[in-house]
Amino acid sequence: MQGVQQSQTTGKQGKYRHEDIYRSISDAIIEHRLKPGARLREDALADVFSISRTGIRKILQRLALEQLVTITPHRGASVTRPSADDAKDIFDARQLVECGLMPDVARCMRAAEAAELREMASQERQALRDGQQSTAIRLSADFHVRLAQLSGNEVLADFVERLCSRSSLILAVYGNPGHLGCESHDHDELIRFLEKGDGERAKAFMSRHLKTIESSLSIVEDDNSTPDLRQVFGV
Amino acid sequence: MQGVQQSQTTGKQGKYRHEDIYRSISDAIIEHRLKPGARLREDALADVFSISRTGIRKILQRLALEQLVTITPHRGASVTRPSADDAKDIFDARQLVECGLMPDVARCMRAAEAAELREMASQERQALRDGQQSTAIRLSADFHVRLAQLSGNEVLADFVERLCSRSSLILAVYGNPGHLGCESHDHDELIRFLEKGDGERAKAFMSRHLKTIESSLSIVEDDNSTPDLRQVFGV
DNA sequence: AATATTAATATTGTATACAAAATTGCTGCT
DNA sequence: AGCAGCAATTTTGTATACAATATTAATATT
Repeated sequence: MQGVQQSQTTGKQGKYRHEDIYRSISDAIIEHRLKPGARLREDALADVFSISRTGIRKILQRLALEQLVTITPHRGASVTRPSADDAKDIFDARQLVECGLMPDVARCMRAAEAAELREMASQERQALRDGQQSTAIRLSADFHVRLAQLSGNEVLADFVERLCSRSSLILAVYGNPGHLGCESHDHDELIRFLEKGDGERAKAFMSRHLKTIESSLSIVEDDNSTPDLRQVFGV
Repeated sequence: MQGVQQSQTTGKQGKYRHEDIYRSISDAIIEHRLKPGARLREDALADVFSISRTGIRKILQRLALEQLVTITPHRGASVTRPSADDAKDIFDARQLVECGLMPDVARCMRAAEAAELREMASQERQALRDGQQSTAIRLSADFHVRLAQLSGNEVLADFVERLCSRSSLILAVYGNPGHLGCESHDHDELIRFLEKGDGERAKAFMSRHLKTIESSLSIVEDDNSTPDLRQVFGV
């Protein structure tokens, strides 16, 4: 809702509109304001953002390529519901990449960057205190992404961004209420290791951190759209 | 050309057409039949594939998101010319991911998979012997992708696929003629390590393998479109 | 003769209109 | 009353038409 207002009131005509709308939808999904399974009708979206369906389709295509939404032919778009396998693969990927990046980050880390990260961690804690769960979830993802960016490798940073977005979906489906992904406490401790340039310890810490998040999930291979019924009733 | 014929003659109407066309263009880029910098006019492509511009645009969007083509506003699409920084980041990413995957691959490897990989390596050698450079380039990329798939992690396998596609572009820009990316000889030796289940040795070998490819490039930050002139003449 | 301004052309960006497909609700038949 | 077939509605898929913008060429002026 906020995003909508923003892009309508600011008189951005043309070039940046699409990017704004993309962010609005993307944020809504990452912040769990749009939950997995939610349908995203083209007409409705076009209406809300006062844009034609052509533009919305382009944006949905992009979101689909990033696996945040799923497009079923003749059925339309909906927020992706990650499978248990997806969850495992994504967290394994994060283990490999985010941990592997820690030594580089520790090497590139300067005082300014450490301060920036601390500020982010602080905002995250604040959001949690204020009960703004949605915001906290996104800030937590932002922290991990910013960390990856500090490695200096844009390609891997982009990949981590995608993984974090999808992790947010996983949390929405398999997460336990009240128990968010990251303990912001953890983030502060991680910054200390990085600041000291201790890449190896940061790596180990990140590994535990991710394992903690993953093991906090209750991954029960529950609902698939249709083949469900056959299994549920013993037919 | 072949791809075009294929999708025109087979009476695939509707759903699979787009995927076919996507592959045709994608292959043409990866195989260097479309070189970096080549313009991809929407009208021309729509004409060639006898489809409307709408469909072509969708495909170009996708290719742009995968960084195989670059879309400049009001200027259109062209095959991406990776920068030297891109090249570095991509090969660093491959080091991290592909090497990190080797232990998993070694663990999952069965006789059937080893045979399949050997067959691919053999085809690659054959293509090289026959002077079919384009085919060899793609087969080499295919080998690396298949390897990643054997790890069982789809997410990372997809990422490796993207990295390999972009690596092909890098080879087109910075590669020395006659000196292709992978020595197919290398691939066979790698399979042996994997077959023995020696993940660590495979990892080390892959690392050397990728380093060899990267160091075979002549990365000279040559041509940027416009700011060139100022630097060339000592103004 | 050189440059600046303007017009023409080519190409992309956007919206709308039409066609195809699938789901949903209704009606009639058993 | 229940099921099957059919029609109507909803929603996506595709193409075409129009508008905006950038590039190129030509002309006029200094």
